Amino acid sequence: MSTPASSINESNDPPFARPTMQDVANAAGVSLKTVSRVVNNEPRVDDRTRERVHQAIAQLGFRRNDIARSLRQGQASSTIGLIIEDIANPFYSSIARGLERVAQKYNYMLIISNSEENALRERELVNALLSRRVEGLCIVPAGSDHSYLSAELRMGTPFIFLDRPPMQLQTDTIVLDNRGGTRQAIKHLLSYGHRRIAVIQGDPRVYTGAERIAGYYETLAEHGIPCDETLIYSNCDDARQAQQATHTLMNLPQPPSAIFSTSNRISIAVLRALRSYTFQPAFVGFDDFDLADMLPVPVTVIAHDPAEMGARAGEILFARLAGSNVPVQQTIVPTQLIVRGSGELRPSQA
Amino acid sequence: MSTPASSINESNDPPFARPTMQDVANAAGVSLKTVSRVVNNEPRVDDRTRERVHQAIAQLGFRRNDIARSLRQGQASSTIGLIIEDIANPFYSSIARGLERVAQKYNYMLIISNSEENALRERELVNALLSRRVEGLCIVPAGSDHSYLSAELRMGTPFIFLDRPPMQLQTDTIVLDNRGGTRQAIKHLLSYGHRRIAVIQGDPRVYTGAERIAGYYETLAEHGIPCDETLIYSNCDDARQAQQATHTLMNLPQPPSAIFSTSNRISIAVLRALRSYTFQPAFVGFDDFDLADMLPVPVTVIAHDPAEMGARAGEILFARLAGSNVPVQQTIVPTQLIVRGSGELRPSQA
DNA sequence: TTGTAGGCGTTATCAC
DNA sequence: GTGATAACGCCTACAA
Repeated sequence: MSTPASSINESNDPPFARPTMQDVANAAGVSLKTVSRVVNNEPRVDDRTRERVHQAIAQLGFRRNDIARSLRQGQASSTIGLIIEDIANPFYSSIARGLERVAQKYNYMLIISNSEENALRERELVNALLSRRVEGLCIVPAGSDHSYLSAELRMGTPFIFLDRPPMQLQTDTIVLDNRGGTRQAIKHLLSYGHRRIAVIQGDPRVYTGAERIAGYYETLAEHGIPCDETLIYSNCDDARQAQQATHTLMNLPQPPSAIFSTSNRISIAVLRALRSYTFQPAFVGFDDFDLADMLPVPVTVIAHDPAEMGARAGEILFARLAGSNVPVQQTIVPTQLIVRGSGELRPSQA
Repeated sequence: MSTPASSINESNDPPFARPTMQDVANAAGVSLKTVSRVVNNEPRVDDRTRERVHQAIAQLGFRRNDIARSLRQGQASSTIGLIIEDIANPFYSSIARGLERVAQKYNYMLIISNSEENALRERELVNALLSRRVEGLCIVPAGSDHSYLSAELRMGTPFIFLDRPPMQLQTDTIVLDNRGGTRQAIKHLLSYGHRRIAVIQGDPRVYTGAERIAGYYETLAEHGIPCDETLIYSNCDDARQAQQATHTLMNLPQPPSAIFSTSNRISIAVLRALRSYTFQPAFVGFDDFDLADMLPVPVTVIAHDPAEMGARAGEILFARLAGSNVPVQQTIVPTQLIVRGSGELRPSQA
């Protein structure tokens, strides 16, 4: 009933309409502009007027409409966006947390969306967020061509790419030291006498995968170790495939003396599969994970700090929003070998 | 240069201004309204006109401003909010994922914010989100008085409370079967002959904590087992305190034969502390956690499905948005005992 | 100290 | 089919 000319009044429409500044102004007997001044804590308002307005606000339950505000003010939505693959994955949720902390510091809200590793959906999400006028966007890209962002980039919207660089686009990027981390792992295993080091990896065409496997090849080559391709299993992001690969490896006439896994999810699947063998190969995994230190053989890993990645992305983003014009930067976040036991087993048939 | 009367042109202002429908209209030689029609896929537009407009849109890099759109359309921001304690906690990130899936289904965006268990911050976030005109809000409450939401609730904004009910407010709520789950755990331990069952818990004044410890007391009472208060340790959400409590318990003249922990974080701390003892008490924890099955003694837990909680919250929220007027509902999500080994150890001094 | 006029970018209404 | 005009709720600029 309170909404003047709405459709036939269904019984569920709200009994109280949302008040506007004009409503508050009417209730307080002042002009709309005075209410605006009070709401925004502007100085030149009589204390008694201010008080009356505050009462009207409280009584009506008025709440400033930030949508209208940001429309008038230009592009100040005070919102940034984050696109990741899956918030339920601890790697991404840590990134989100790091970024949110920074956003909070600058009094910004964060909209998080999951691309589910789908390039098309990523693009839809980017468009939806830009249409909502987020002021900047952090993206863990799933797609392989980001040239569609170039117009938006020229208009001043900052984009920060996380974990993987953009393709066909020049913008700030934060990646792990994928190659260096893998080199650490492989050198570590070599130093314990391993020569047959298997790799169970995800998709080697994805940036992180390509870097990691390149680190493996490089390190073997530098040490003059011939590479046995039968020890390399790809596309094992799925737990089932990783376990299958582990079983295949362990049943080779000459099984590997060590296994390197390129991600935490693969690591866990591999370790699960290894439980059924008495002979335990040495093991090092890329990415740390909860309880790695609590397993029967504590797990040696290449660790890094995803929350730090998120936080750095945020700082770069806000620097850009503040007008920073420094050249596009690529930040490389270091990795760290954490020695726990599984990586220090020696080859039995040395 | 392109912005007419802005302040002195600093070198970093965007070289291209963001085009509006009017710009597109000028470029295409049509009226603004026609552009609007094309953008919104309205039917009565000549195909040739439509084509010209599309070209202008592509050429200028036009993107509809959803802020202006939703201002004009009333309250259709197509955005909902979620307030949790910490997105880096798997319990909450799973909730977020479940909710986001539903939001996605209805073509809504999700804004996630972390209250950090701070009632004041929770309230600030609620206000910020409502000012941004989210159409509904899911909250894992940190505060202890939500009457401040009643005006907003009357205006039709749906609020769904997750994991803990609201205080001083009647609205839809989704909680775990905290009491029932704890009863399952304690009965399970009793059935294996345990009579001295310690509890390491968080804050017993928080709703979930209160329900869980009540389930413990209840079950002991029903079985005629006297309750030994020296076996109950509270406020152990911090890992250090949980470990300390474990050590104290294990060094009692007569240590407990079983330990029940009220959350996954506590469980992990307790299990870490237990590693230094040869005698292993039976153990059951509330909440499942990754790798619980991989520990030297696989961990028996009371499991549940946080993503399902998030999804259900979402469905109720969207039902409310669609006008559902059914009475306020409290949904109780069931828990499940997962038997893995640690809960099936028998008391040694039986 | 307070108020008026105009516009932010879009959609709704109604005329052509 | 297409276009002028008036909102949406707020803020900026300027006037009183």
